[in-house]
Amino acid sequence: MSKQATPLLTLERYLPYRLSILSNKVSTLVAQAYQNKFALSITEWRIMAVLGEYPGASADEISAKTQIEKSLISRAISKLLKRALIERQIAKEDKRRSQIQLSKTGYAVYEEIVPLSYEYEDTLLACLESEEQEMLSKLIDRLYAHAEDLEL
Amino acid sequence: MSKQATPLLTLERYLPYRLSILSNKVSTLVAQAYQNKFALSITEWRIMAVLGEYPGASADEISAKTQIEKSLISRAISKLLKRALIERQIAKEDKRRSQIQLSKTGYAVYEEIVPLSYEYEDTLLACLESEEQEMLSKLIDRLYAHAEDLEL
DNA sequence: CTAAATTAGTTGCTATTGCAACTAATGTCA
DNA sequence: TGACATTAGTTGCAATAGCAACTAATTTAG
Repeated sequence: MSKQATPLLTLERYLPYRLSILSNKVSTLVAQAYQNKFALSITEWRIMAVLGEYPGASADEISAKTQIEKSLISRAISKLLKRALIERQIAKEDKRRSQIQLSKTGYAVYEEIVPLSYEYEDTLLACLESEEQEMLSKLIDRLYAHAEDLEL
Repeated sequence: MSKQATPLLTLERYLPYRLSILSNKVSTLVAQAYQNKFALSITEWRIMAVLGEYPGASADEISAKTQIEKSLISRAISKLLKRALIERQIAKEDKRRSQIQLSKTGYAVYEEIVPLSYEYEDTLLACLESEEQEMLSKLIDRLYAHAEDLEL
């Protein structure tokens, strides 16, 4: 007569769960900061961040870089255009593709946010030694690469 | 004349961003698995997971344990009741509070999912050595504890 | 060269989220 | 005791997400 062990799952120790609540917490914190100070959503800010690095990027390129659905990108771009934080023209070589850059105002905002973002990152990571930060960074990269070609 | 460095933010190297896309990837993977095999959302499964550990928990307690908004909990509970995976009665000492347990069917499903969940976790973490897994776990805990009492 | 397939971007629709208002029950304190 | 505050849970509503259909432009193959 074998004793059947009761299967049990402790959510607090389950990694996918903990990863999700940590990420959620961090996102909410950062989102509130951007929202309060610049009236920008995370999506909007990420678009601007990509454009700071890659001026002239297309909506599709932005979608690829940010990993945000192209419909969300499209709507966020509309908002940013209305607020004149970005500018857009159609590419001459391919009239489907758009070329987007930060406007002058947009770039000014960008320049203001970038150092603040680094500050937030530092504040978040302040609880870890610098070797631990690097370790975390590497573990995240490896996990992500692994998760990408996975099916459950 | 000091040269002004151009501020730049590389999204791919920004921790809050990477954390969020990793978590998103993992959640999506796991969610699809539960959805395909048991027609359960992550929220629904988490509720059942809490009830497996704490039979008789109230909606509020479930909300606290899962960190899921109480309105979402309320709606998910309705669905689980309709599918008869859980049972609910009102507490005698406090008629506002409900006491919820897995039904017999619910418990059977629970027993089926728990080992599968551990399997998923193992699969996800297969790319890390066991010391690395522990390291990751500790780093996540510390980061979360730190983020909890933070304002940006 | 032209029909079919692909690609960029927009829009429509539905489901999910999350805040806030609300109801009912309980607790507090003068 | 009785007004006021608090708590558990539900529901309404507005914002967001994400899939899929659609238009227009371009590419590919026969």
